[in-house]
Amino acid sequence: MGKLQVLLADDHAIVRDGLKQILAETDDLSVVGEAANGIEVVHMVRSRAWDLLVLDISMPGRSGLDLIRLVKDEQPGLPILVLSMHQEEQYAVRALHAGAAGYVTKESDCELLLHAMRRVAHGGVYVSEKVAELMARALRPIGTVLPHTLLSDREYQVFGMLVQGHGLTEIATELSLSVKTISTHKTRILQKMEMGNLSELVRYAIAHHLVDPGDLY
Amino acid sequence: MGKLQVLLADDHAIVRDGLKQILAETDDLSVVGEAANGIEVVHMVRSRAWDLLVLDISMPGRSGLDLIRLVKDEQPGLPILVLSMHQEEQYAVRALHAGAAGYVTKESDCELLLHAMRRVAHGGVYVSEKVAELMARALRPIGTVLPHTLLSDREYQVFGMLVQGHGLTEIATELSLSVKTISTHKTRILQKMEMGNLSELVRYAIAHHLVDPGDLY
DNA sequence: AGTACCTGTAGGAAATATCCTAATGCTGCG
DNA sequence: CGCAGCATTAGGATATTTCCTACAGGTACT
Repeated sequence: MGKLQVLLADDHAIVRDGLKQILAETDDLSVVGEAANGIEVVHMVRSRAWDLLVLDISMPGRSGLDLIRLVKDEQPGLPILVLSMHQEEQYAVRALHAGAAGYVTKESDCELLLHAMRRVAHGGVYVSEKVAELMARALRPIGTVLPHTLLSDREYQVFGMLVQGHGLTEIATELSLSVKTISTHKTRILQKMEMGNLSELVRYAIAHHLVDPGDLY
Repeated sequence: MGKLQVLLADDHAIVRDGLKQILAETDDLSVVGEAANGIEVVHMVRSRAWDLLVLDISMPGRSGLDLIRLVKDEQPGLPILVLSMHQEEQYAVRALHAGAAGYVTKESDCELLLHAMRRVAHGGVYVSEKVAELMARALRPIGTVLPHTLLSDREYQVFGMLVQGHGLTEIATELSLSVKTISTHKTRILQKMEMGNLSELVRYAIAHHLVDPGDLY
């Protein structure tokens, strides 16, 4: 009777099936609905009341983080536990910021998962120690200021050239500056944008239409 | 006890647990061993005889494709079913080429998975229609060859790591190779893809959904 | 059975980029 | 005014990456 009504959202049917089996063994949790993509999640969330949403943020379609925000927007009271295959805890912090109440990777064993589910379903929060540490460090409102607006003029200029594919030496020549200078700018850019490498910078630039994706076909 | 002895290799404990539950419900399949990484797979394969190896090729460490070859090298008779989370069917073709007897994505439902497992375990081959179609197309290149399909396995692997933002030294360490080797691969990748820098590579990868654009907000 | 090409692997030398540090000038604020 | 803080600029020492070259094993075509 008092079973918690769980909505399971994961694009991997096998993972869903497996989880259903696992939850079927418990006496307090029951999978009442499933969703294989973001659109279904939204539908299901609207269709009835749930005690818990277990969400795989690597689902196709819209960004998983957007989805969290969307769901939270509609049902602020619905607890969300993120189940991710990314070991990169980078996502954890972002997910929690976006409104999730817990974050578990698929590397975890199912004991841990069940523990996290119960906790989150009862209004609690679940984060692993590793993630907690990361949060403490990265506590910053993301949705408010877009990082690239923090760049100074020079930095923004260099940023643009970098994501376009120019090397430091090239940029230095172009701007009649020392390579060291450009390197310093690059370091500051990465720092301000909280990124670690050029690849992320390029992806960011594309996501924000700051660079022509090019006709690479 | 004619149950088929299955070795389950997947780095996600939750996925393994789920699959075990599912197989426990059948009367002809039983999970007798598990492996969470490539090294364990090799150990387990050597330790005893198996009827089937279910392998997640996105496992960390050695390339999944290499692992297939390695296992096939030791136990040519052991059927391998690849269970992948990559929707990119790029891997399917490569996996089958490397010696796998079947390829199932985690998007499949468990009926399909069981069917594939039985088939492969009994010496058969399983490919989904989608994969079959891709194979047909891959075998018969029609004028429009996407440049990244020209990459060798190793090159493709390095390509993936590069666009994900890993540096050469990092990749070299990860793969236990010389940095020079990785550098050579990178040079060849850029050459084959007719590109001049990492930025273009990243843009290409995003355009072709070969990399997670990431939730960079 | 030969040869030509591709793949995977590196070494040494050279180019490029980073790390740490710091000087200069500018701007805003008490 | 004076100082704190950011922007812009580099130097020296280091680290990383590239360039050019090479060699061995495989495949494929002749």
